[in-house]
Amino acid sequence: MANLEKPLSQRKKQILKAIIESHIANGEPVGSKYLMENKQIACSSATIRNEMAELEAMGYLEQPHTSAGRVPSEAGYRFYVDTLLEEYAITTKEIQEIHDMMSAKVGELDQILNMASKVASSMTHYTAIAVKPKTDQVTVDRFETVWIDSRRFLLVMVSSDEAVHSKTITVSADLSATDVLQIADALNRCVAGRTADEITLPVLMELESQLKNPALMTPVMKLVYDVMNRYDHGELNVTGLDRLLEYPEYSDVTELRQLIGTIENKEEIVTLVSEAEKDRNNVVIGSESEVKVMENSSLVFKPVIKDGKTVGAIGVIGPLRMDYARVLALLGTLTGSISEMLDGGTQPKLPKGEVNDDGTG
Amino acid sequence: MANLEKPLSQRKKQILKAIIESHIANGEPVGSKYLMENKQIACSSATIRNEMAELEAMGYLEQPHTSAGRVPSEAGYRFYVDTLLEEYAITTKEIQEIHDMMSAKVGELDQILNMASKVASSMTHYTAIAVKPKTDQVTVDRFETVWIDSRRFLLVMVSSDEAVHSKTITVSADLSATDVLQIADALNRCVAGRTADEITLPVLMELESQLKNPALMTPVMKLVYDVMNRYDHGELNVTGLDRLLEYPEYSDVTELRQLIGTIENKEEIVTLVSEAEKDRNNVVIGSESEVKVMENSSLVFKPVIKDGKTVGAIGVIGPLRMDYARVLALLGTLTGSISEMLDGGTQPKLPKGEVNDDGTG
DNA sequence: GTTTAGCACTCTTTTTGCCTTAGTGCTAAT
DNA sequence: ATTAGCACTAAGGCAAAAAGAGTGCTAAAC
Repeated sequence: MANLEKPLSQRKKQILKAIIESHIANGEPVGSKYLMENKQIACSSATIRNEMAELEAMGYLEQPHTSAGRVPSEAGYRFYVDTLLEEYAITTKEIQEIHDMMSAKVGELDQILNMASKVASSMTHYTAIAVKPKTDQVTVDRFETVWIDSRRFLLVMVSSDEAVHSKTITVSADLSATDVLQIADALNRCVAGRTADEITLPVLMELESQLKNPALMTPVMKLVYDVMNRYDHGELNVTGLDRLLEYPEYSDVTELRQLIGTIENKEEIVTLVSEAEKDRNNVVIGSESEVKVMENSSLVFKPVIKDGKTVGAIGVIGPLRMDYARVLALLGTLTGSISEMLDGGTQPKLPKGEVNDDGTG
Repeated sequence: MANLEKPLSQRKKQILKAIIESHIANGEPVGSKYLMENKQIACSSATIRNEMAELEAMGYLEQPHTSAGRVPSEAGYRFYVDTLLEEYAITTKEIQEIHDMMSAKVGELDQILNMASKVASSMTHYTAIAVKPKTDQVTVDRFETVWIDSRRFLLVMVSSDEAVHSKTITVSADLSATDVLQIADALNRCVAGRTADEITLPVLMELESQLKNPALMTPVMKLVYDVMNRYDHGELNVTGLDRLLEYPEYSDVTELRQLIGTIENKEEIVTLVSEAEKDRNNVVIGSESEVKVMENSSLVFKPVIKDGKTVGAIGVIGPLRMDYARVLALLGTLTGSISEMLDGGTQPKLPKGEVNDDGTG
């Protein structure tokens, strides 16, 4: 079990790499004879066996039972991803495919992300996810209101991260158009520019005194809090869940159930992705994550950056023997292509102007 | 196979009902002896066998193989649902449970529906869905604009179904606050009150002539079309997908894959539900639906009515041997409870006012 | 000292045959 | 019209046997 971080000989690396790649391709334990014959390793099967025994002692390989070939351990995959993996040379055809599918959807960020997840799933043959991460605390810098009818008005909030949020508020009291303007005034005076923490009781009392109709306090403030605190407490869109069933590792029903459960539940995965650093390749192998249920699965994802900020992520969930190289490459170009679409504020594709969703500026 | 619509004798009905209910409970083919012993049928197993043979000839039963018991056919389930089924007496405890879980979420329609789907799934032990049906074509009755910054403004649309939609529009040109007001003016003059079909080339030309900056035409009109045509082209939220795996009928991987695929794909199911009549109990048994892949599953759903209009639906997907009686009863009280919450426009729970999502006012 | 050939060993998987079981259909008696 | 009785059928379970795959180890070769 203990992996003492000894540097591996060149041949050990070669063998480990060959084993992992075979196993990724076939899903079956790989044996010494197979390696010798199919993987051009320049020594006999006996030598390979010796090397494998050592690799197993180091914790990189496992043996399902005495007379089976070897299977990579989590540590093995980790080592592979960190040091052995050769960059997958993405084909121009694949690039073309990505661009074709993506350019169809020049629209809201949500739509782009969901489309990207579709692309990711169909190109990698794994289940894909689009994540809108939890966002940090923001302030609302400007409030506007639009009168709708005597019972409803629209509250528009431009927040410090340049997002625009708007929500309809329904009240039981009668509202005039001027009432509604006055509400915006009061909010701009008392609340604008503050973080949630800075909205203390005195601030609220001041606000209440400025409102002609204090009955509005509750719904309005609820909304403001929502926007500032965790309006975006993350979203997760799943595509190609059925693809899990392509892999025999998910033929165990109870395990599959649990995994589908966690994916559907969203919370844990959103947290995991939200807490990731934005410039790394994020590869979570099995029990490396605290998400218990993912013990036999890997999650690979890549943030989508806009103007230097993480605005989303695209990821792929599959068995431990995921084709990391290809997935990483595809996610790379995919997120790159999205960032390109997003950056600069104006997209090159639409000549004149374009449309964004609420709150995604 | 041929079911000649002969009226069934009382005893045949009794036997058919007993078979179906046993099969729903156990999932196994049921035999004559079992029926006699456990279901209080006042005749010998031989007689039951004779009756079963006839019921099979009529198409209500099937036999997996020569020496197995009988299993209900789709026609059998249909007959059961239409004429045999006794109303399930929902317990006060269940009613309590529903109300408890639902009252936690007095909020937007979307949230209510999704919560309801959670409740439905957890109480029935089947996969549940919340559907927002496709809506008919609407007109936009009023436009408002809010200036955000030199490159963005918010377009607010109040549509004929009283929903409020708002979207940020980003443009490459510089915008002043007055530009933005002028856009609203132009839209109100040319487009307000028309259906999508009525927006013809002359109307568009008129609009363009009124816009100070014709570059805005494309994004603005795209948005307007979206709202009017199929902004709501239906939504489907799934809960408890993992519950499918509780039932042995889904242990066939390829079938399960297909079903999960269709559920995830949403389109077909949304259409199916959207086209349903609003006052019937909607029970789709296996291949009754045109959705190929649902051949071995049933879908039971019930619309959610607000002010006489269908605003959503809650449904349950499971194996053919679904506990129809209980599911129907639970969906009934569930949707009833939602309609109650929604009706009247203002919810009694919030004393002062409340918040609605965009477009669901 | 490393590599390799060879072989015994281990464990899994597949095959085979046999027996048991569940439930039927039919016939003849009630 | 009902029922008892019985022969018949197909599936499922079990155990022994056979086949297969791959290892670890030893002893020889480089």
